[in-house]
Amino acid sequence: MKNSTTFSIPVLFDVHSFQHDLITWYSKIKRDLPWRVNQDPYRIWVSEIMLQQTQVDTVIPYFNHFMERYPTVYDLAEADEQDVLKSWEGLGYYSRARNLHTAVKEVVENYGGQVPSDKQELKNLKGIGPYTLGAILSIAFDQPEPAIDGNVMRVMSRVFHIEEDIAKPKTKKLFDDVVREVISHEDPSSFNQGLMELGALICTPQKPKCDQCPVQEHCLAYSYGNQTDLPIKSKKKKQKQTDYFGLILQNEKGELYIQKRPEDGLLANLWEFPLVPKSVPSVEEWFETEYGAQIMTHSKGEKVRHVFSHVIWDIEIIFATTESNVESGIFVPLEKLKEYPFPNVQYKIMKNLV
DNA sequence: AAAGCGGGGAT
DNA sequence: ATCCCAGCTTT
Repeated sequence: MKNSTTFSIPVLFDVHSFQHDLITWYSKIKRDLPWRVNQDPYRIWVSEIMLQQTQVDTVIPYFNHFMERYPTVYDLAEADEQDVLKSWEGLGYYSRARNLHTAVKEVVENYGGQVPSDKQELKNLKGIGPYTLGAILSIAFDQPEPAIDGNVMRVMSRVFHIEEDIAKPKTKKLFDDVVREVISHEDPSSFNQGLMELGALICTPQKPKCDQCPVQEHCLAYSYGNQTDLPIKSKKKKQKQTDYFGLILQNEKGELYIQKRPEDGLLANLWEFPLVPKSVPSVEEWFETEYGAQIMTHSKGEKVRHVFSHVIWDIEIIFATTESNVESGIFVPLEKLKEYPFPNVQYKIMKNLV
């Protein structure tokens, strides 16, 4: 096994001073966040999953509610997936919740309910990738492992003037090498969290507050004056757009038809009002072909736009009634809708209900 | 290596 | 509008 490194820190870089300046700053200004009250690995774990691609202020209420409902791994392991998804409702990236649930059940079954502190065991748990692995090992178990996220890549690209494209998977290895060379072995938790806090509060994507930066004297990009040109990141392509009818279908009792989405793919295992591609010639005929039931459409509602990171849905509400049962889903009264987990796009559709 | 996977906040 | 956010899994 070859042990090649892709990066060496500059000879004149004072590692110890950098660590000290960063950690001292972090210990002084760190925010009082609910997952920072102790080192419970389960709490750290849940917080790190929720924080993936999600901002701190968004996560806080979800985290508090989640820990109240599932205080320990045993509580979460025993829960129904639909209840876990309900707790995640509106947070997005729902596979995070399903993978966390799977992994916690595994911890209860295979590790006696103790979150493993072993790198390999932890890495094998569903939903724990390179970042979350490092975050849990360093924050919960004080191990000097890198936790490379978007903040850390931005900060490090500026401090060391790295011009590699951070959108490329290959570049992750470079930043892993960088952090391994400079991470504090005395306090890896504060070091990693300090880097992220720095990226969130000072070393921001636009208009970084370099005049307030605790590591300004260590920053190569600042000395060159081109910190706002870093990091280099290639653009992603824009979303594909699709037109749908959002079908609000009632039976003779006035109950509403909803169905559970497939267990794979977008919004997996969440519930929905049927979405009918607008390309079909007739909604009634399409529904009879797909669902084997006759419906009667009678009016249209407002138009809804929902933007995902990779697709855009434009949905025009259409109201319909049926005298048949529809086997692929269920009819529920209005007041029971809230018992099911729906994605936000479906809440936009529900605004058309009286 | 690239694509799929949500939703919200900042500018 | 565009970018970004305490990324991971699948292909």
